[in-house]
Amino acid sequence: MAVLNSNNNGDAGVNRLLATLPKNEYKRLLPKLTTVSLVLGQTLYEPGDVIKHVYFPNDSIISLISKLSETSRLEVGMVGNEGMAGLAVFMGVKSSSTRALVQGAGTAMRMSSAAVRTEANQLGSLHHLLHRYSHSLLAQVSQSSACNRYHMVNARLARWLLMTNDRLAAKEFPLTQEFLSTMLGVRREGVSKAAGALQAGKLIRYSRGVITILNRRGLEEKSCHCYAIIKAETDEYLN
Amino acid sequence: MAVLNSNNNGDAGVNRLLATLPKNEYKRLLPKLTTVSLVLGQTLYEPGDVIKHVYFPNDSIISLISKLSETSRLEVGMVGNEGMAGLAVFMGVKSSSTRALVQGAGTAMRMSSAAVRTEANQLGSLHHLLHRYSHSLLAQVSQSSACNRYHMVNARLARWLLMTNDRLAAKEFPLTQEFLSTMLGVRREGVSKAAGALQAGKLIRYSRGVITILNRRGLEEKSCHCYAIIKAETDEYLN
DNA sequence: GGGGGTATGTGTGTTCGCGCACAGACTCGG
DNA sequence: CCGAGTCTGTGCGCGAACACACATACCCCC
Repeated sequence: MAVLNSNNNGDAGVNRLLATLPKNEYKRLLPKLTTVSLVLGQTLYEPGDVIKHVYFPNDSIISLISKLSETSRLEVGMVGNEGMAGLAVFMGVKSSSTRALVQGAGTAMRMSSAAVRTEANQLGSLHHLLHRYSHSLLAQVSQSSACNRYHMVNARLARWLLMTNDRLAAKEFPLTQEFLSTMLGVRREGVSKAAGALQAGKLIRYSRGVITILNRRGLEEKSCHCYAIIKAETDEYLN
Repeated sequence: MAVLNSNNNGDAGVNRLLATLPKNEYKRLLPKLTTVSLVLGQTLYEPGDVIKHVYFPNDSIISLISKLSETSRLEVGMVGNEGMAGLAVFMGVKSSSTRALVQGAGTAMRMSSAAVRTEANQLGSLHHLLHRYSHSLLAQVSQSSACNRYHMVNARLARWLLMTNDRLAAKEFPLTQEFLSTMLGVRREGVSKAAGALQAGKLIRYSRGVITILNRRGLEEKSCHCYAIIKAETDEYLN
């Protein structure tokens, strides 16, 4: 499969959506963008909150999480340097229906919602790209929805690690099993078992909240095909 | 709960998205709209197909279906008179990532993709409404994603029947268990069991591909809270 | 009005993941 | 260096849904 190459996400550490903008438009936006550091576990907004800023991750990752109850949460989407968190604002809605949680520490470009609304009222490249990104995100959410329904925990864990690795551009990142259990929508014990299987195969190393990817290729084999599908959709929209 | 009223979806049989447009804009669109009949089981487009038309259902329902394999399919979204099928076109993408299947026969307003692209390049009410609808659909897909992961088949079946009832404005509709199994992402036998439970409670009647809702209130009680959440999001965006 | 196709009910054994409980194992600070 | 807190591995019983296999019931059409 074509996507089974090594981790290539273009200029690692630069938001690819912004980087795709034509120079003049990027320059127009620049004064409205601020670089911010996102720390692991930080909540950017909760469902119902008025969204004050949108975020274009550079090397950080933001998880979109749906909550059914205190114990039933599930990551429905992952936003990295290919996209933007806070799409609701672009779509003319004040608040999101999901929680935005920093799942990978790093930097992001931040823009005020007011600025987004101003920009969204101009039919420029940003508008066009955000439109296409919306479609890409919808496709991602749809695919993971079916994936979460049908595929085994092991395969989903592999997929998730690969997706994180793509966006974080690091082979090692902090990540407790408790946290992973929310992402995958399974119990912590289930993660322990699945992670143990991957570790036994020398694909990852796991040590008290720090996970290291040892063998990407191997992970791709254990992962379901959904990884390739989502990656293709994500990479394609920027063209 | 406020949503636990009887089935009210405004003017039943008229697409609410179009109906919300200001008169002058609606008039501008009218020449580009054709009324078409959609028959049960008809596929409007497959993943990868170039989308030729978008559809604004009146009293029909279009299911968005994600396919992982021949046997693993799942409805990820439902489009009725509150929305439009073929959002990808609006978002500047030629093809959808899901299959659009007619799940409830009826009529819809059809518009060519070219016309949508022309309209989408004008920042009018249609543009605004489609933006907001996109958000609503994303919310729906996100919510059902978590719902499908966590909630029991019985509750999900009840939710699905209510959502269908809302859009079809009929208490009786053709629907095989085989079909339902794709919608809910479970086996046919699982549907049989769940439907049996609802039938035993006099909430529905089931007879060889025809299902009748006997007690909406009762269904709402059996359904998970996701129904109310999705309905609220759907109804709200049109304001 | 009988037969074939379709739709539905049911049964058995299996598997995945859950809930709970608890035992290590590592970290970090005093 | 020790203890408290956190993180991870594991075992057991259970329940929901699975896969497969049939039995039945109904419709429609020739």
